[in-house]
Amino acid sequence: MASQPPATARDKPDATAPKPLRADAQRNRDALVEVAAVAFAAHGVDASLEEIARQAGVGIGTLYRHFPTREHLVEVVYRREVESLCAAADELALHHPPDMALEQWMQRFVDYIATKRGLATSLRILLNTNSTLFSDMSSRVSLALRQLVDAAAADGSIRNDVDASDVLHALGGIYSAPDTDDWRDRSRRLVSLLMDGLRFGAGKPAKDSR
Amino acid sequence: MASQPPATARDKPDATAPKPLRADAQRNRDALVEVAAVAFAAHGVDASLEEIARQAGVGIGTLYRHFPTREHLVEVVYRREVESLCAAADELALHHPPDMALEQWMQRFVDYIATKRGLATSLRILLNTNSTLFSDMSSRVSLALRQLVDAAAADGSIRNDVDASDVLHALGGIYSAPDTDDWRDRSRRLVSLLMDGLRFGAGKPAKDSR
DNA sequence: CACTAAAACGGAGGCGCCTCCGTTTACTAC
DNA sequence: GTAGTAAACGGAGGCGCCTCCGTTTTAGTG
Repeated sequence: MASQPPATARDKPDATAPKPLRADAQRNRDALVEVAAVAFAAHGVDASLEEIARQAGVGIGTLYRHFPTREHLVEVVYRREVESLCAAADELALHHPPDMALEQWMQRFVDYIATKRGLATSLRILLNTNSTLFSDMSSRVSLALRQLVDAAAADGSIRNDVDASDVLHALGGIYSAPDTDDWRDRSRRLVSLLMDGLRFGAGKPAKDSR
Repeated sequence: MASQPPATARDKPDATAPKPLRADAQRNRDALVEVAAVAFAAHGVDASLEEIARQAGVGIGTLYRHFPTREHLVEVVYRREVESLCAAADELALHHPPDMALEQWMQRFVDYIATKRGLATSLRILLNTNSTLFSDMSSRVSLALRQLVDAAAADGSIRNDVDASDVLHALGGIYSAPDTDDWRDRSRRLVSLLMDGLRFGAGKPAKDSR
């Protein structure tokens, strides 16, 4: 995780990015990712790249210079979204009691998966092809989840005999559930149920008295 | 819907094929598959469909009517090739002693895989997506192999304490071996070795005296 | 500032995909 | 044979992909 370049700490200190990148280039790149995120959500991973370039106000050539293949672009967008999902964990932890933070985050997780639902097969292919991507993302997610679970357990608002990985496993069922139209509702109920189970027998009863 | 065809029961009673297909249509379809097989072997599954249509002497529209997507065409070609590979088993069994038939068939299997090597990832995706295709094909192949193995075992030219599925499993290693440039030679040696193992301790010694 | 090299831009062009629909062809019934 | 009709044909057209290269912009340097 060391930041090698003098880097004013504004860049990701990732294994990638030995490139300061010129100002206009950075601007265009950001615009492309932004637009692509919307486009992929709306039209699936097959959204027209030319249309994305157009909406981002750049030429198609620029898009291809930044992202040599469609998959490159998809991957960057995907990483960014997972990142923001995980960042939301910190955010929620700051503004809510631990158990509520956990519950809301899981609901958000459901929403997130919901948008990715249609892309399931495409994403699966991408994740198969690029296995580091998969392990990166899943470890990132489980880290975020673990912090929420541990905090809630420490706080006594959920029981402390469950591991974060168990919770993740429970959520895993959501992803593989069949794609019925009441999928979202059922998933939300599943999360509520899970939280009830987690609160049951906790040191500290839920906010409700007694 | 339409008048049920009087069907002289000549067709496969499969879920597919309720279609007699007009003469010219059949001709064009065959031509397309023929040309496609060559094209896919030469340029991979991304071969130009327009080029295939052109070489088959039909319009691009005709190609798309017969095969709505590229995958349809690939699948048909793939099925046909596996079929012919398996048919070769019967052929070999008729003209060679059982152990030689088995050995030659396995060598042929290696050759076949070799041509599919470059397509590995594309094919893997296709087989993942279409799981019936996979099970159809692998059961077809293992049936052909089983007949050869059983015949050779019955004949006494190979030992009779091995199961066809063991042999298939051994061949499986070929498919997953890394793609070095001496791949083919190593695979052929592997088959020879395997045959030696199979002949060892057989009831009837190899043609060589003793 | 003025100048310059390097970096980035962007869109035209060539190709492939796929749809749509007017034309042609093979079968059937007289 | 002839006529009728559903099936099949085939290619033009519209769109997206991606490359290539002349033009523009940026970030240094004196």
